[in-house]
Amino acid sequence: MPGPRWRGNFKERGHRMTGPRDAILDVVNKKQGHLTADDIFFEVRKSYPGIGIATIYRTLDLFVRMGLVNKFDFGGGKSRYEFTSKEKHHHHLVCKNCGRVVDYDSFLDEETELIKKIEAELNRKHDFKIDSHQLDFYGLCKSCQREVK
Amino acid sequence: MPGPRWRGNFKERGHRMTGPRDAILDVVNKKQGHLTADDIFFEVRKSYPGIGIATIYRTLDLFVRMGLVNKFDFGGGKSRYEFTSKEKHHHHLVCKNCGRVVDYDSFLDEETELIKKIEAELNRKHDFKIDSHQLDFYGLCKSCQREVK
DNA sequence: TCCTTTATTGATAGTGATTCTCATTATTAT
DNA sequence: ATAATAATGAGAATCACTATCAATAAAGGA
Ligand SMILES: [Mn+2]
Ligand SMILES: [Mn+2]
Ligand SMILES: [Zn+2]
Ligand SMILES: [Zn+2]
Repeated sequence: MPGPRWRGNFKERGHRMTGPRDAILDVVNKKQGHLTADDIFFEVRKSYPGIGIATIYRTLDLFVRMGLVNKFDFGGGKSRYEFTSKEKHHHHLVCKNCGRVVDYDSFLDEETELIKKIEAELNRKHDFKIDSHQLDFYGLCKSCQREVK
Repeated sequence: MPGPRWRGNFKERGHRMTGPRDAILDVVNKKQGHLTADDIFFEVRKSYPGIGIATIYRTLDLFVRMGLVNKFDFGGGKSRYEFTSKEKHHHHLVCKNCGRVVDYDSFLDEETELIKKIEAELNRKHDFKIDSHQLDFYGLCKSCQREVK
């Protein structure tokens, strides 16, 4: 029997399923979160010691193109990767001091409705073909609120 | 009579108004858009030839802290700076292919209302003190829609 | 205006994340 | 198994941005 559907359709898309790709996919699947390339590098080395950092970047880029992983940039100079779960669409809350990232999914129905309207309007007015959006909130997390006066 | 209010209150905040700062402020004010540090560097050199790139970065950082300029990261590896106009709050539409950035301000009332609700909820639920948000749409601009099939 | 204090600047070296190059290796189809 | 070639790892190269530091120039007072 074939692997789970979420493992992607490599063959069908002309890609080979290799050891490094399998190991990286495992890591982003198990370690939920908003991982940096380095986080993933160090974790993958446990199960695939010889892997190189270039392979991490190349593979993450491939996964993003395949829709298996989402890439984010919350500032701070490092890209962050998150497994594209089958779960709820969500957005992010970023602490400007410590970089902590929290998922949230409040008011999704209202948001979805508004987003849909905006997308239609932007499509019409600016002739843009929109395929994604990102709504982030920035501020200070609980512990950073005291530290930073 | 003192300079326009938008030039900021340097003295009051303990900063000196200098030639480089004046030249940079002029550029970000006149050349509206979403400029990179390099865009600004090359433009400022016309009126202030001896300026160094480090001063561009330092000054933009100061302007951001003073609220005169907003700093964005739309991906692509370069920060983008936009003069904080007194005009409407707006968000961005980014072409994933050519990097073009378009301002939009549709459905602002509805958006503001929703954002306010979300902020209150996030504040309550996650104990975050939110001070800004960013809503970006990503897609393909008109001309890039054909190029990239 | 001249002087003193010290914030600011420019040149340049340094940093850190990401990408590129290329010889070697591993997959896939036959 | 073999051939064709996609993928990998090591390390060099990029590139945006930051840190360092001696020289310069605002600001305020005499
Ligand atoms: Mn998330
Ligand atoms: Mn804008
Ligand atoms: Zn924090
Ligand atoms: Zn475009």
